[in-house]
Amino acid sequence: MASTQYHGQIVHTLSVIPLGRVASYGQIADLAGLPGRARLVARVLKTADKQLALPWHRVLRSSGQIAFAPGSDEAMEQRARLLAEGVMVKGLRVDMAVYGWQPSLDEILTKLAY
DNA sequence: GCCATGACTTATT
DNA sequence: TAATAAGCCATGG
Repeated sequence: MASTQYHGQIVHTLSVIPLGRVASYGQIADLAGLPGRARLVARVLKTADKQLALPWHRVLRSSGQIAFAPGSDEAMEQRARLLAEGVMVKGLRVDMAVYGWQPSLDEILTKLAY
């Protein structure tokens, strides 16, 4: 079975990211109650079942840059998906100060509470 | 159980 | 802003 118990918490947190907003791996880990597990978030996204329809394209590095190699198919698709949601992407990076997701108190209490 | 790997982060230069 | 280094932690060989 799922050897990681954190898998579910991370998946849940990812599903709460609003359309048109982005978050960093570390931020997701924090919100999921797993500070310092940014790499675990990356692992979950990579291994997660596609049927979960996770908004993986809304997850970026702390710098706002896309985590995939420049020119890779994945990087280009992520860029396209973000643009489709109204997120301006400069090269491979997004302005976190503008598009970074800042969960409201209401969202934290109703969706992220554990 | 040790070692290398990775869709990462922070600090430093 | 970019390049380096060191820290971090679950996985797999």
